[in-house]
Amino acid sequence: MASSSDPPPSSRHHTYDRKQKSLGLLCTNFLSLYNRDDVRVVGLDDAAGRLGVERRRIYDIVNVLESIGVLQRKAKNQYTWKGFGAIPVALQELKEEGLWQNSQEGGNEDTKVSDEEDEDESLSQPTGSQGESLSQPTGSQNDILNPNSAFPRSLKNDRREKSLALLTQNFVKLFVCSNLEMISLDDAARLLLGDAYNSSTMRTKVRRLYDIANVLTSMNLIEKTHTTDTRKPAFRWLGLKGKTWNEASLSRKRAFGNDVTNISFGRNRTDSFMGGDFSQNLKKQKTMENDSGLCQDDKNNMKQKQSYQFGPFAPAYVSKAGTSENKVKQVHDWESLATEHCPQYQNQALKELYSHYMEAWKSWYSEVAGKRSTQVL
DNA sequence: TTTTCCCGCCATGTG
DNA sequence: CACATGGCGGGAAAA
Repeated sequence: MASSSDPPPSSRHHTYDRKQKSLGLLCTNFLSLYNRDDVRVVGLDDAAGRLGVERRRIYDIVNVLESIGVLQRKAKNQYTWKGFGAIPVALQELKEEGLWQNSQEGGNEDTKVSDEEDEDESLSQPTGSQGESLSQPTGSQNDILNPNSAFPRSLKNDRREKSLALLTQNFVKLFVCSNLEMISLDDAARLLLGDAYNSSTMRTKVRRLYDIANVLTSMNLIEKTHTTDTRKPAFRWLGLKGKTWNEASLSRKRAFGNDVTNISFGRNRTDSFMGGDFSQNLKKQKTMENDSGLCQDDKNNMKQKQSYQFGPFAPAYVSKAGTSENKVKQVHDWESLATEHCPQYQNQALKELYSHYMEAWKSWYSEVAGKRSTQVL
């Protein structure tokens, strides 16, 4: 349990560095620790122990990671490691779910929709390939923006509504479903609250968003910046459009002051959130507009360092280089994984998306591995 | 000062 | 009941 350095409140030296305790760093370490080809399950106790943090913090991380598809609760104190490969699918689902919800939006919806969580029968399969239950396109935790609450909710649902997990998903939907690509946590909170944002509720919500933003940032799904003109801090969605997957994590070049690639979006007034123009088309297979001028250079950049060399860590299902036949197999792994995760999306679009994404993750990971010397053992 | 956001109390859920 | 989860907000370290 307790060992190594601790924060003795009144210690001579030992500059208690708050940054070393950030959720973001913890998340990075967490990922480094479990992103191995031989990891299938993650025990919370184990994680807390290995990472040297309190249980409470593990819950925070695990909750948001699960929202992104990286983990999935399997049993008490135990999660299944799904890996980065599950992210694209998870995001796609969030997008569809979000778009659908938008289309439902009207004067007063509420009505609590349906609900009842999906039974999710425990199809406990020994080891090996597990079944997964992503078949149902809809019907999972929904009810999202604008809770418009005021009634004594299920009480049970109420808790769920305020969970970090749901908040994470809604936060992500904000990016994935709208044409917004940058937003301040302040606005996000206001938006997600939908109603009276008492300075009190607001504060709490923002605190939570900071937590979420920190772990999403550590995964490079978002990035912190400022609004084009104003100096207002905000977060930009990096997500699927592999923007600066390599550069972003480096961020050691701090000499320049104008590296801010090109913020293509001229107007990013954080006013017209919803109600803007949503391509209300659930199930459209038009991938997210790619190359719009953002990442063209990066592609080159990425290409030239094609020789990734995973350090101590390597994406799951990508065995450390070795036999040559292994190599051939690797190439197809992500593919089979994709279909395995979501058989309903076997279209070319998703495939490419997936492929591109995995490449991004690979390079990103080698970056992180080399940069931070995860002090985990 | 304001912005970030860590810490851990303690309500709630589960077995 | 004990133990697992995880809201929630005080308040202190960074801008």
